[in-house]
Amino acid sequence: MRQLPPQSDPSFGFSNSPFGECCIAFSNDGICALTFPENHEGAYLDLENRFPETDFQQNDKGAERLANQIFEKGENPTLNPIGSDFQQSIWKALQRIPAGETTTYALIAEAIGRPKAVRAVGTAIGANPIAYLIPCHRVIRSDGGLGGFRWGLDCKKKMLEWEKK
DNA sequence: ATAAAGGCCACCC
DNA sequence: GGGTGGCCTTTAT
Repeated sequence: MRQLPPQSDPSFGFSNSPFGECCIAFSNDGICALTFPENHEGAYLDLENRFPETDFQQNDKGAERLANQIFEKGENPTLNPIGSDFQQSIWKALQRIPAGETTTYALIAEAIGRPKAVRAVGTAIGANPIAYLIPCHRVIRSDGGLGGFRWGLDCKKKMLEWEKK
């Protein structure tokens, strides 16, 4: 099930964060992407790739305001992640992991009632469009390994450190 | 319609 | 430590 792309006033912008520069894409429907790209070029490509039909207007002020809300005040703005049903169910499960805790890919698979879909869970988590707010960094391997991270394992490590009481 | 590629896991050596 | 086979979804032929 493919949902509508962001329509009402789609915007994006760059801002600082505790984990390096981030790119936030948002519309009146909520945040549809939060990434930690290596450079601006990569961020554009990523957006274009995810939302080929959407024409985002640059708005760094808006992005900064959101980043401040998220990383300084610890608020949780409205999210609007686009993805299949399977992905949605997993991203929802991720949001139930409390800050400072971790779980495993296998446990998530179990939580959504698809204990055998572990591999697919990994792929779906990798497709998470909204880093940090959908806390894919809190998922590690069953054998204790860190697992992967779309924007580099260092970033994953930093986030986990940051959340440690 | 089919193939190939994944942020995995359990099991073996 | 490393390799293998099975599992399931998504994306690209």
